[in-house]
Order: sequence, then structure tokens, then C-alpha cells
Amino acid sequence: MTEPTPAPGADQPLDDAAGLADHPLTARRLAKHEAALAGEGYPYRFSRTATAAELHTRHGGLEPGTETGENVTVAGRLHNVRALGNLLFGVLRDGTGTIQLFVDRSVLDDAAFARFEELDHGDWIGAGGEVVTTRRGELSVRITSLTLLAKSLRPLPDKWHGLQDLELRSRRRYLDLLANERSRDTALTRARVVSELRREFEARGYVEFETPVLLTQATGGLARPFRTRHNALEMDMYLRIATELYLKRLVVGGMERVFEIGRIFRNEGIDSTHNPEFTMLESYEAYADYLDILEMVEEIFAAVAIAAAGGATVTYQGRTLDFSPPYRRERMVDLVAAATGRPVDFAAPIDDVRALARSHGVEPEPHWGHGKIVEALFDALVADGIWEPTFILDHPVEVSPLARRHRDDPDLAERWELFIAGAEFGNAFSELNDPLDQRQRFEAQVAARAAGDEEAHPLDEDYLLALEYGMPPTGGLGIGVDRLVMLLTGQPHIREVILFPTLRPEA
RNA sequence: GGGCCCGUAGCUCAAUUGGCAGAGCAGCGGACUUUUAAUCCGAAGGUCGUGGGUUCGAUCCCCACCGGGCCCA
Repeated sequence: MTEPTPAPGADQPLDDAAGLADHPLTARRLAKHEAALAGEGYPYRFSRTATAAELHTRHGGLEPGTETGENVTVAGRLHNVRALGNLLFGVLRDGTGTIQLFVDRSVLDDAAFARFEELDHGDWIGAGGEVVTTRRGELSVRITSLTLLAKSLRPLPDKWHGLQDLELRSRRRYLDLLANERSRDTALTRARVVSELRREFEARGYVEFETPVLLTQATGGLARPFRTRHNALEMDMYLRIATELYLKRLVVGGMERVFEIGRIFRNEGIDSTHNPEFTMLESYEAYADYLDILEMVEEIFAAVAIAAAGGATVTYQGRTLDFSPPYRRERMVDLVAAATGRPVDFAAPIDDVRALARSHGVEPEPHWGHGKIVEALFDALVADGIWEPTFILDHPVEVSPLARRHRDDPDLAERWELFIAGAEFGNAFSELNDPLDQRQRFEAQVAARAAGDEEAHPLDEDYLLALEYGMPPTGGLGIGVDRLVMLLTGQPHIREVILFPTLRPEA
């Protein structure tokens, strides 16, 4: 914690630690700020009677030169001032859009006109006046009053090119948002996606619960966790890598339809589809199996696409994607067999399977069994080529330690992943509810970890205890929310859909 | 972890492959009573990411570091 800076007294000059006085672009603004403080100061509130969007809705399509007789007050950030002698035009942006300010010396008194001339691009202002259209027909507020609400001390990004640099846009997201309409749209679309997902689940009788982020053991997924330290308890703790095992405890407790939209943390590399913290939706429904969940996901994805992107068909990276159900369904083993030209055989000698993998450019690690190799072959040979939404069904049990064994094939699990545009967007199981089988699966994970698999699950004895009290048959689901937003906004980089992505500190 | 690339004015970008660093926008001064990225005139604005090295001379070549991007594992 930093020491609080003492408030400057009347006889104590403001500290210019930021160096604002040292640069001509900021020094002028700083001088105006100090003059404002020395004079009237800044108001604590402003009574706005209309937003930009309301004005456009109320007065759309007026003839040029109309005087509506309606007086309003508006507020927002000032952009793009054009001065023409005794006329000034400015664009006021508020949270709903923009409205033109029309400043006419014959209407506004000289002092207020001069104060408007002193404004800088980026200042927050309140203004009052009559709603009119100009000779060119632009809806405007012809102002008769002006209040400076807050001074912008720094110059804003280029009014035409905006802020382009991905790094700067991420570090100073406020500048990105105020300069780039696309960024505002993306942020708002993300909010709509999350809201719509929540609405869809609640409409189906699901209830959202909050499960712990800070854990003594990170389980429920295949990933490395972040470690932190609890001082009073004198022990290491971990940030969650999934919400799965806690939500299933709720099902054991009798909550039949549960979900959570929550932040997940995985201690992995950062690239165009991975951020260390991201948002996942998980849901669990008692008495359902993975095929029930599949049909629900088709409906929900279509509904979310329509709500957030305006239709079930979206454009991503120059190609169309159709979210209208039903989606293709393929078994993973069938696709891998087609890609390798050999049927998948879980009874084949492991050395033969390893050789097959190598012949397709996949180097198996020592601890990989048949199932892991099948999954690796799928990832290497098949996944990238999938474009339209496709359910990949029935993964090997070996790579699905929390999924129930397939009712027809003990080597496979009742599990699917939804692939779109070469990436995974959802993951669902008929949940493993047999505590004895679950214990064996955990023990296999422990063995894999001992053999060098750092992402293998630790054994969660407390979760097994819950299962031993009985969990009904349950269909579970995980959806990567960030990636879904990428699809629906056409953004190729996860950093575009996370407002404040993880970055190294600036030098 | 490996390879490749980028960092130049507040913003968007050039150029120089060793010899005083350029434009548009923004900002500043001026003109203009209907602009829409207003227009026109003028004058400014630079630690060329940081630190070392080579050189008479480095934004440019070399090394290290910082930040970012892309590809691969």
C-alpha cells in the first residue's frame, strides 16, 4: 500500500509529478484546468434532460433549418470542434451516441462563446439549448448555456485513425473505447452475450451459484494453476482452473439445475486465443445425459447469435458460420480412423499405436496411452479443418477423467466437444457419478502426473466423499465465453474481447 | 522454450540500408456565419524503446535488455 498523498492546501501548489507542465500539448490544458479550479471550480453533478440517442429518436428526419422549440440539456465528451468565424460546431459523445452542438454567436453571449472556444478535444461538458437542425439538416443542440464538467489534460488519439496499436489499445482501454467505435461495439456485444447466456439458462430453470475461486487444491480441469499464499493459515492456495467439482457438489446437495459464469485462471502461455484469466460458463443438469445437453447447446448458441450478432449466420475471418441447429455430429474415433486410414483399436499393441502417431507427425510422450494418442491425432489431423459447428462425440476415457464411461464402449466416455472454425467452444459429459470409478480415474491421473504429466488432476478426496453420498445421473457443460464472443464479434484475438487483458507492466 | 518481425512527433504512418529526420491529423497563430475527417494561410513540434559497442560520425551496423506481434513446440 502506498502512503496517501496529503491533500494540497490553499497555499500549497499542486504537485505536477506527471510532468504535465513540461509538454506544450498538456501545459496549455493544465493551465486551463488550474484556471477553472481557481475560478468557479467544477460542478459535482449536472442535470441532463436528454441523451444523444433520445434526441435522434425524437427528432429523426426533420427538415433542414427546423427550430423545434424544445430546450434540453445534454452532457458528454467533446469531440471534433469546427470553428467558422462566429459559428462553432462540435460533436458531443455520450453513452448513447453523438449529438452535434451548434454554437452561434448571435444566440450565445460573448463570454460563453469565448469559453466554448477555450475548450479542448476530450473535455467533459454539459450544454443547454434548443434542439434544431442546421442548414445541412444535422440535428443539433444550439447552445445557450455551457458548463465545463471535467478537463481532459491529455491530447486524444487521432480523430480519424483512432488508436491502432494493439498494445496501447489494451493498456489504455479507455482511449480505445473513446476513439474506436468497433471497440465499443465489441465490449457491448460481449456484455450482451453474457446477459443472453444467463437469460437462456435461467429460462430453463437453471440457477446461478457462486463457487470458490481460492482453493487448497486446483481440480476439475486439465491445466496448471496459479499458486498464491494465505498468510494467516500459513499455506499455499490455488486459483480455480474450473468450477466443475463444486457445481457437482451442489447437484449432490439436491440443486438439480445449476450454472456459473465465472472467471477461470490457468497458468499457461498467452497467445491469440489464450489469456491467463478468462470466462467460462459451466452448467449441470440432473437426470440429463450428454445428448440432452447437446440439443440444449444448439438452441442456446443459435439464440445467443441472434441476440448478439443479429442473426444465426455470422461472418468470421471472411467466411460464414451458421449457428442454426442441428449441427454436424461425428465420433472422434471415426474421424481419426478416416484421417489415418486405420480403424482405432484400443486393444492394439501400444508400440504399434505410437508408431502410427509418429507416422502422422505426432510424437507421443512416454506416459501417453491409446486414448491420449487418439486425442492427439484428432488435434493434429482433424481439428483445424472443422469450420461449421460440429460436435465431436465420445472421447477416449483416458482423456476424460470426469466423464462417465460410454454405455456401449468401455474405452470411450460419453463426452462431446463442440468445434467451430478449428477451435473448441464447448465440452460436455454425461457426468461420472460412480465414486468407485471416479476414484480409479483419479488414481490413473495421479499415476500420469507421477509419469510427467503436469496437467493431470490431483486426487480430490473431498469430492469423492461427496460422490459417495450419491449424485444423480447428470449432464454437464462448459462453454468458453471469450471465444464465443470472438466468433460473434468477428475478432481474431482474445485480447480484443477482454477489456483488460493480462500484460507485462509497461517499462 | 525455438525462430522471424516491430518499437520514429500526442495519434496514424513515411524515409534514411552510416552524413542536419518527413507527412497527415491533433495542438498553436491568422482568415471564415452552416460545418460533418470543414477549408485556406502561417509558424512550431523529435532522447528515432533503453543501455552499451564499432566509427571521424549511429535512428540506420553489432551486442544486451525492455515492451509488443506472428509462426512453431
